[in-house]
Amino acid sequence: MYDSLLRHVAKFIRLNEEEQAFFLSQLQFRKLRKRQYFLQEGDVSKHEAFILKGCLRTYEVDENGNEHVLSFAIEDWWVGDLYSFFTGLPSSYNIDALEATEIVYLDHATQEMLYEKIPKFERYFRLLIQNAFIATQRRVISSISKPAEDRYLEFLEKYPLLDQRIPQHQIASYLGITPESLSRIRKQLHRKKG
Amino acid sequence: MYDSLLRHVAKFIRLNEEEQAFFLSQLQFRKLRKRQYFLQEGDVSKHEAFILKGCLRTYEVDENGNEHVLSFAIEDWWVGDLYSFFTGLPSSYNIDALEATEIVYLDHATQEMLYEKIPKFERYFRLLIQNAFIATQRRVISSISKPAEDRYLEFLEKYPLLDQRIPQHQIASYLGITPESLSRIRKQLHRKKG
DNA sequence: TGATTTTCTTGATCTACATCAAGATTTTTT
DNA sequence: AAAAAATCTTGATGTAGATCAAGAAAATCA
Repeated sequence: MYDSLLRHVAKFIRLNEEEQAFFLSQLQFRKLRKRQYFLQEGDVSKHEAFILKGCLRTYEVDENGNEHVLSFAIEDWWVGDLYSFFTGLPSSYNIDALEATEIVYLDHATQEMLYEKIPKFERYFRLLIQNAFIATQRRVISSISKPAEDRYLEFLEKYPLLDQRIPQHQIASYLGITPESLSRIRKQLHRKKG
Repeated sequence: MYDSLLRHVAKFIRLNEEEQAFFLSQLQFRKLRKRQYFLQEGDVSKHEAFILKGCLRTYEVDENGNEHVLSFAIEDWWVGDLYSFFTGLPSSYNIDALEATEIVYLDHATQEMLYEKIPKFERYFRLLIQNAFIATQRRVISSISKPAEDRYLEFLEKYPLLDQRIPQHQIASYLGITPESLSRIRKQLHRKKG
């Protein structure tokens, strides 16, 4: 059960059978249909989720009602609003499903208990956050130093195949440009390649 | 000795006298003069440093030779290139001193040994990285959704007083705009306030 | 203290991407 | 299978911020 999650964990820490079983026993399972919220702005983020199948997006709505996509999460990624999850304060993000999605998730108390009982999990989550932090820093550098076309190419590398899976205007939002601009950038790229 | 560091650690974890002493015994001290490198592109990042006094910047140089500032670090912040530090691969960043600076630092083996000997440190560093990650995500959202003036105001909040301490063109680089644009933005803001 | 380097400002012009508009295509719903 | 909704494309025009240029002010150095 949840093989993909166990394989993911095994990339970072080594668990014995018993620890694996215990970990799995703490997880809850859930299906989300397309467009369903996992977290809604103003609510406190109670869970961190691992995606078994599907795709979620984290986005913020600005004062003009425009959505800005912070990130996508697909199979084998964790999602959630860490800030709200740890502080218990309301989230400013929305997280919803771009496809029918299946997740397993943990609440905060369970995560703390895991750290207590199996300290290796503190390492597991530290490494995950560390990798996410490093990637996010790279994205900052790109956004302050590179034109939209380069950032789109980086998106294609970071999320292979996702380009085919989700609407282009979601990708435009992630890149910080308009759907019209992304459409023109793609036309350009096709012309170059053939 | 190094009171500011002990106070910083105490915000996240509780250490007894012995643990404190042991931790301090593992640190190395160093002064950097203005413009001196802490890390140079192509080298492997061997240390993570805590700033006792002064200011460092992390930046990348693009193919046209332009510098792009990823972050500033002042008193009570940790700096380093986590990616290079953990993978042992050469860094693509430069880190240098914008002022005469005093730091204490740890190498990778020492940090791992600390985690081993005093597991609370795994938590300490997880929480630091987590906070840095959350802040960096906010910066991504700003950079894809807000104009330069708003981003400058956010910089002023995030780094109070730093505006007075370092050259404006460094701040412009951090914001992803030219020094000329920042100069005009500041003129605008002065006009508004009086 | 004077000389040199670095930093900051202002003006003129340019450009990547935004905005507005409208039709075409694809997907979803009934 | 038709209707409705969502998505994508293309054109015309606007604008935030870039680039180029050059002088002023401030900091650093000899």
